[in-house]
Amino acid sequence: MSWRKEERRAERGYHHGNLKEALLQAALGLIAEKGAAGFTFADAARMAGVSPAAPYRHFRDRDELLSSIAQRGFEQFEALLTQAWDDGRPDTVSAFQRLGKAYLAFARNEPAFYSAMFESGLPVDSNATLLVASERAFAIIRAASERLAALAPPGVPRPPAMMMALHIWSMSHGVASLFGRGDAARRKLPMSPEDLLEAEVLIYLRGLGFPTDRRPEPPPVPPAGGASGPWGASR
Amino acid sequence: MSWRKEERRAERGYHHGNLKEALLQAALGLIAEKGAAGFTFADAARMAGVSPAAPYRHFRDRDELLSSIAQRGFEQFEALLTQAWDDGRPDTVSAFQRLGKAYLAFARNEPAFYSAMFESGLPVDSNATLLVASERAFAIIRAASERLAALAPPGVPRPPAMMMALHIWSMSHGVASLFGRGDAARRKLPMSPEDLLEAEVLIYLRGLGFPTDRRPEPPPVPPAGGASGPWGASR
DNA sequence: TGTACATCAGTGAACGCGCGTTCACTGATGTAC
DNA sequence: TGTACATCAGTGAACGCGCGTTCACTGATGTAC
Repeated sequence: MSWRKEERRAERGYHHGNLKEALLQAALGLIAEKGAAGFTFADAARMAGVSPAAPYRHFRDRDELLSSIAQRGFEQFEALLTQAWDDGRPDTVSAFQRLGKAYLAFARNEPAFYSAMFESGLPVDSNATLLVASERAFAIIRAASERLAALAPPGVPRPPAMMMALHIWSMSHGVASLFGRGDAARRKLPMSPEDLLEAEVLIYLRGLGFPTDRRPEPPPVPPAGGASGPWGASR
Repeated sequence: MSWRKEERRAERGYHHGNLKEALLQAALGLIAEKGAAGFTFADAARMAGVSPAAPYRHFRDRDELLSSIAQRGFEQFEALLTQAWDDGRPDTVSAFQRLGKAYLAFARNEPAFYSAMFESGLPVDSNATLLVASERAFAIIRAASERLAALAPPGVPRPPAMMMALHIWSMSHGVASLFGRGDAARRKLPMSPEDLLEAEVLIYLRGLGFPTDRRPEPPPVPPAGGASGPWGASR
């Protein structure tokens, strides 16, 4: 492939033109291949067809590149979740399920972003803008939970939306990181991660007293009358 | 600390006596400190006070050491879960909750093992005995789910135990890996990971139609009569 | 009980390697006049 | 429209470092007789 490098070099001339972007893409590829741990500043440079010193014009060090990726990942993640949620259309519960599917789809289709975001070991609060990006993504789940909580049937205590959101997030993340990645040597499952998560969320919602009748199924569970939530009084 | 090394060396003489064990312990310490990715064969040797060539008497390479750790981790994990489950005493639901707590306790108290087991990126099926150890640990959750499923109240369809087990596992793993680790820079929570997971599991179980009345609370939710489970027919 | 010898666990020096980082440099680009 | 100059992005050579791995070796231990 060295001709490739030459060709690139020839094509682009002395200046790369868009090295920052190229480095991000290269790193993304490398992370997807070898995991967030096994990617190297020098490797990224090599892949972008540029000398090992060049990246220093754009990133202070490896960590800054990595957290740029994580940040961009959170932004794309947020966009995807926003789109999936679609402001709760056509109905809150099914939009909620789409959210879960979108979560898994992201983990599956963008394993490199997902690693950088959740498994790279970089401290979330090292970088303020990274933290913000991460919070904005979570805010979508939070907002969806809020909307869903507000729909609690009469007689059912309204669950704290924050807690719901954390529950949904942990289910999604759990399924995604245990079963939802492309990498060959994964645990075998009797069903797809998507179905697994969908069932999990539906059972959970039913446990909160929500009717989960949009599924092609027999009569919905009648809301449990008057019992308070299992985490204590609602607020 | 070089006197320490000398002292050790003086104490033990030419032969270490228990180097294999010492290397495992050293690696465990290093992983806890810097994560599974940032631990080094040479580092482990140094920490055990031994030349960098010595570890090769006991492990083919870094990966073999790492997977030994993962294996041992799964064994301890299994032991802990078995103890927590305590064969379903005093009652199935509370034993089930203890299982969840034990899961989190393990992730919190043994972050190095947990990393090696779930985040080290070593293919689960690379090593047959590792795979077995991992499956034996999961089998505890599976067995507990089986027992719980068998207790489904009359009129409630019996949920597939395998699916239940996978759901519980994903919740536990999700909470543990998002919120349950010691490492300083973690996300802030309005409640403890333990409480978060406990509530999550309880709501889930209620969603399956189980009474969750062992909590200090008002009247239990009456089992939802006759509705089939949200994942379709029971089997 | 003592001696000879085989086996084993750890030594220490050496190697090649790739990484991160620095440095003075140079080619390209844009802008002021 | 052309020229001089400042700025900028990338070069390539060099460095020190620590890692993984190998090798012939040697000190310690155990065992046969």
